[in-house]
Amino acid sequence: MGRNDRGVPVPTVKRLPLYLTVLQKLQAEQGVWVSATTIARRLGLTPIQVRKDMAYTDIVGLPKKGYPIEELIRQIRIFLGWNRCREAFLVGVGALGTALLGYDGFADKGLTILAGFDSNEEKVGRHIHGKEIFSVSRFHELVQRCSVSLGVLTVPPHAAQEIADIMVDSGIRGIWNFSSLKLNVPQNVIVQDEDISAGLAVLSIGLSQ
Amino acid sequence: MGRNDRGVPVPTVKRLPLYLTVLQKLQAEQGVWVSATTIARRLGLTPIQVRKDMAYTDIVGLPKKGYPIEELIRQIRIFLGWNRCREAFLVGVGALGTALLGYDGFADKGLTILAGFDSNEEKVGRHIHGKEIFSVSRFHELVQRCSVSLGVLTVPPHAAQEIADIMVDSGIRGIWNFSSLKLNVPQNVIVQDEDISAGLAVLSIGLSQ
DNA sequence: TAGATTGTTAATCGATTAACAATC
DNA sequence: TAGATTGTTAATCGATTAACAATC
Repeated sequence: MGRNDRGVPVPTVKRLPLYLTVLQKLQAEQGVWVSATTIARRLGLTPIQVRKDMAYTDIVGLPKKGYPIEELIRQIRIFLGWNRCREAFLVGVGALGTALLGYDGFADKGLTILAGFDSNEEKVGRHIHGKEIFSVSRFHELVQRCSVSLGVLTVPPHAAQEIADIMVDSGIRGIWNFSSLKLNVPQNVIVQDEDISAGLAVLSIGLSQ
Repeated sequence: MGRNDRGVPVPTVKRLPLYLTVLQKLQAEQGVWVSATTIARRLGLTPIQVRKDMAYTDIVGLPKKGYPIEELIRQIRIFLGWNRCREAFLVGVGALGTALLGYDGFADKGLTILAGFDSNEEKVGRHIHGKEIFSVSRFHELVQRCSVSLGVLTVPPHAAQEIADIMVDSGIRGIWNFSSLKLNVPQNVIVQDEDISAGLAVLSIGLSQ
């Protein structure tokens, strides 16, 4: 499993959102301090792993006390860049695209999907969850105008590469790819593949034992 | 990263669906045989890794020729249990639940979501993507009657544990958990967590370099 | 002070990659 | 036969876990 430029292992990065969820709940439930053991128990991890992960976010705990919850939440959010606002366009207003346009959990993670795009002209001009749907032909123009750097790709596999090319040509720097197709993009564009069939595979194998 | 009882590494299991996608396309494009190198190039993997993964599915290739595509597809599907039909109930007919009820990619993976459940009585009795929505209070009864073993959990985090308990009590053996809450379940119940905030974290870190 | 908890350094474990023999 | 490709065994790499010193 790869590492990114900050030298933080990808598995650690993927656990950080879990920590945030647990910490926010612990903050409401109890007090100011939390130990690695408590966090670990809630997530089914080992305390050692939690301490190792925390070390990456540059937060320091206090022997005997643990970590200051509020500070920890703040640090993790800064580390992930979730304290800043990032704007995105979504292409492909099908079932999944519609769900993502309406998902209210992104606000907390610094992500705002400004608008949707679709090649089906019947959808163009409509508003879904309060967000306007534009024609794909206007993607380039609107990316430039709004300085958007992130594209959410929720089109069917057969259209995915074509739309990815449009995203790249328009200056998009990161693509959140829900299309279950492996994309060809220049090295300077970051792609995060999201594919639930991987999860279904693990579940299928588990159930068939 | 853990291993399952068949001794196949989880990362390998997660790659199998990717191989299926590529193989189906290769089958349409060209011929009968495919080499590990060709598969690898399409997915950005190394040929060695592809061969290693293939070995787990008990398929054998032929030196000089490669693997027989059709046979490979068949074997992988059998290995994943996707050749058989598995039936599921979905609880939580919000934006994401609705999208999953309408997703037509599951048929190919042996999964059929028979019906939806919701605690909001206004949704009960309606049909979404041709599937009836029942009250959660009838979950237990219908699981028994239809011998369903898989539950898809798409409720908000605050309701997730409660619904998971209902699923477990009803005899569900596997939970596909989209709630972004860590669930407490007995050891004999398998949980597969699906959480896009992990992916967003990786993307966020990548973009902030 | 004693005890609990952090943080770091070393050991282990497992997946990936490399090397190479086998073979069509 | 020669060359290409598989499959296996060994080496490497990186994440997790263990051990333990530091310290409030």
